[in-house]
This record gives sequence, structure tokens and C-alpha cells, in this order.
Amino acid sequence: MPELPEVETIRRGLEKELVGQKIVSVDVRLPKLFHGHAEDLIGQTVLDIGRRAKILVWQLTDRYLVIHLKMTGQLIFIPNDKKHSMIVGGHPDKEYSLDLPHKHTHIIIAFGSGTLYYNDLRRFGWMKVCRDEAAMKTVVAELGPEYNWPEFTLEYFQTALGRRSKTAVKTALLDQGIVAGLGNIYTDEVLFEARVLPDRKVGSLTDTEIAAIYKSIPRVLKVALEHGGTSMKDFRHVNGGWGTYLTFAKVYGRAGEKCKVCDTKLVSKKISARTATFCPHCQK
DNA sequence: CACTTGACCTGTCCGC
DNA sequence: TGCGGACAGGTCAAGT
Repeated sequence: MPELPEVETIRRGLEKELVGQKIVSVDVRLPKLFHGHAEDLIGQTVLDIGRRAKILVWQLTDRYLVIHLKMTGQLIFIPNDKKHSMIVGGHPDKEYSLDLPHKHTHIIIAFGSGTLYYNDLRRFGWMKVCRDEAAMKTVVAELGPEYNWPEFTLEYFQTALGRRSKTAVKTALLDQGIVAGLGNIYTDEVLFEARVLPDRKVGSLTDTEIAAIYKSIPRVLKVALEHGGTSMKDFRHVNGGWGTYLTFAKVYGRAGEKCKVCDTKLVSKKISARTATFCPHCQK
């Protein structure tokens, strides 16, 4: 599910609710998704909520808790003073009821101020308790730079892509070792923004095209962040609200509709088992 | 070695 | 109304 803008939106929500809070209890209903000892978390205080690529990293008093939401993971926090489960959504005129826990709630973490529910329809996500910083770092060791790190330079990007000359450019952008945080939605959007076809082999790209892709990455991610990410079926903010980026998306999920720039019908195609959507006229 | 495909899961939607 | 198949935000391991 969530790509960088969605996970960052969740991180901000968790930071606001949980920093300084102490974990009172942990209820693991589906042990398969939980690695390590849940009892280690009891009594630990949340010192910091960080993010690396699509992974959340909680720094606790004496442990780290690392969380990957994969496709359909959700973290929903219900404060104690919410007497009922009516949640205000991302649209000001809409409310919906979230009865928690429900059948897809697999882990429940209680704090002094409220309760955090981990829901995951497809059960691909996971949580992992790490004893120390070194153990936590092995989890994120293979990830490439974040889009906003100083080491994510055009020179770095060219070099990293250089090793993947026969790969479709969309596939290379999905590789978390090259740049961290892009998924199916934002690779489509970045490539549209850069006017490059997703199935172009990396080796065929000109310097100008690589530079255009490089510049599009932060541009697309920033706009998505401003809109709280993209909500398809399952993405929810920590307070149950949703992201509105999808209405701004130029190509993702719009196959068969008209290009917002040139009116040509958008096309989709499988590239390494992922659906790519693009404009056959704007993108070269 | 580099790249692609299947597997992990459940739910939804579409065509027959 | 039901049934089969394709598909869904991600990432490993196994296969070519």
C-alpha cells in the first residue's frame, strides 16, 4: 500500500500522538506478523518516531520497533477520550465509523492516552522488535538514499542507474536500493512528469532524460505529501482520515481516460508484473 | 550475474 | 445470484 508520502503522513500522525507515551500492553493476535518478544515493549516510552523509505522506526527507551505496512497495513490510533469510534475523514463533510478491533486487526498496542490498532487485510506487513541500534540498522541496510538527502545527487542517481542498463526505467525506480520510497503510484507519476515511457531501458536514456526523472522525484513526492498521500481502498491516516493526492494524479489509475495535458487516451501495460500507466503521446 | 516470475494473503470487481 | 479469473499500494525467494 503505502509509499513514501503515505508512510511519512502516518509517521507525522504517530509522532503527534505517541512521543512521550508509555506502552501499557501489547496484544498480538496474529503472531506471524510480529517478530521478537512483545513483552519487551511493555513499559517502554516512545522517544522518537522515524521513517526510512516505507519503513517506520520507533525509538523506545531500550528497544527499537520497526514496522512495514506493505500493501494494506494500517495504524489507527483511538484516543481514550473518544467515547465512540466515529472518525472524521479527510473530507470535511464526511465521517465514517471505524469499529476497532475488527477481523483484520492483528496487533493492538495500548498507551496511557489511547490505543493503536494494526490492521492488515492482506497480512503482508510486519513489526519487528530490535534490541539495539545495530539490529535496527540491519533491517534498513540495503536501502538507497531518501529523495531529500544531500547524497541523493544527480551524479549518484546516474551512477546507481548505470548498473541497471537493461532494466525498464520503471523497474529501476521501484528498486529501493537506488532511491528509497517510490512505489507503483509515484513511479508512474514521476515518469509522466519527466515525459519518459516506463518501459524504456535505463541504458537508452539520455542525460537530459535522467536529469528530468531526477528532478521529478522530489517534485511529485512533495505534492503528494502536501495532500496527505494517496488513499485507494485501504490507506488511512492515523486518525482514520484519508489522503487526497489521487485527484491530482496525472496517470496512475487513469488507464483509458484522457491525458490531462494532451487528451490522448492513457494506456497501461505490465512491466515486471506491475501495471504501468502512461501517456503514449506525452511520454517518449 | 541480471532480470523476471511466483508466492505471500484477502477482498473486490467484472464478465459470463 | 453465483462462479471463475484478474487485479490491488510491496518485497522476497526461486527460477530462467
